[in-house]
Amino acid sequence: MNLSKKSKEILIKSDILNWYKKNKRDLPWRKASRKSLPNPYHIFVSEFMLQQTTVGTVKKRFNEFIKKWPSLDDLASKSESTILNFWSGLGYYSRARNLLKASKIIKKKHASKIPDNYNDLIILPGIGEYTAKAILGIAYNKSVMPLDANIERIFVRLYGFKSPILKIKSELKILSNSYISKKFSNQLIQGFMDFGSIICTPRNPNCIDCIIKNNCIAFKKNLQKTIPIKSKSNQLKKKKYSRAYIFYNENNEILVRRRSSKGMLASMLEIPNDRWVIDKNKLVYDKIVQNLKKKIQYKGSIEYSFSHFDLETEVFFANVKKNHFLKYKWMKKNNFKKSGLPTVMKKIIEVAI
DNA sequence: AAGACGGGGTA
DNA sequence: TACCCAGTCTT
Repeated sequence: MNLSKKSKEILIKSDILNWYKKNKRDLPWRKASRKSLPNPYHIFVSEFMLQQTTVGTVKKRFNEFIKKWPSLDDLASKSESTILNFWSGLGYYSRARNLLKASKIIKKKHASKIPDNYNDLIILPGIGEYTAKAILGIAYNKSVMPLDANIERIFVRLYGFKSPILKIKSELKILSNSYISKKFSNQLIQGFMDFGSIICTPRNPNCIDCIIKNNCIAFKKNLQKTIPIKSKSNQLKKKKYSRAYIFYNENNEILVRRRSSKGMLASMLEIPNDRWVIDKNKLVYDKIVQNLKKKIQYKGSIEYSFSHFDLETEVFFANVKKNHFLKYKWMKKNNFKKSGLPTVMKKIIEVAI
């Protein structure tokens, strides 16, 4: 039977809403605070954390975050290094810096209330179209449809689009607008997200339990495993090289310093290391090594994988006197695991000690 | 339009 | 190991 376009949309919306009532995930930022809607500050924080990061990873870190900074004012009064230190292990550190900047703007310009309109949200640092709509829809039940990876995947399968998602963003956006709920936006958005996460999964979707498969072109053509189409990623991952130096003082402390505010791991603490280079033969000793070249002792090397290149680092170690490095910060050896160092730096320390 | 930007989870 | 994730910003 051929359903008209309109009734297909209506059926799917109502199916997802019903499915959501029985199957919604219990997530910490969803706790209702006002009339079945969540705390907007919680949604604001969770949406920053969830950018390119899985729900499972965010769950624990979100609770820690809210415990430390329960309100927007608590957050807005903190320093960038405090937030970056917390963000260790989550990656994409510009999110942390933007989250703090945005909170300061909201405190100043919006009396500490998370904005409930698109124009005020979209100008905030770190908030793009997706996050603005997610906050509007989830925290304020506004009629919008944000397009995240889950919802995009559901739509390309429902409509059997045989192009990489990147190529058809504008079509998906138009399509998603016909799936906006007037009254139950909050539930429909999160319903799609949960459905994508539990049933319409990236690999091996659970079509057996899918309650909208009769309206799914990918399912009918048995293309659910090939849609979404992957864009060709035949280019080799770049490789870069570095050397890192563990300077260890008489108080069992390790020397650390802050990175520049631009580029990889911006403004994060680091173990001293040489500038990362493509050509291993072009490595240049960092200034801090200077006259210690004879003292440093090779401890091993690590291979660390970032999203767009791999980094091979040889790790060296030297015992030093604390008062020879007056300008630098030190970290107790036993504290490094809980510290705000990026993960790659923690791996470097593990090789040396 | 394409690349930069982390790190943990999963099959 | 390769791929994926409640994306955004810069070039």
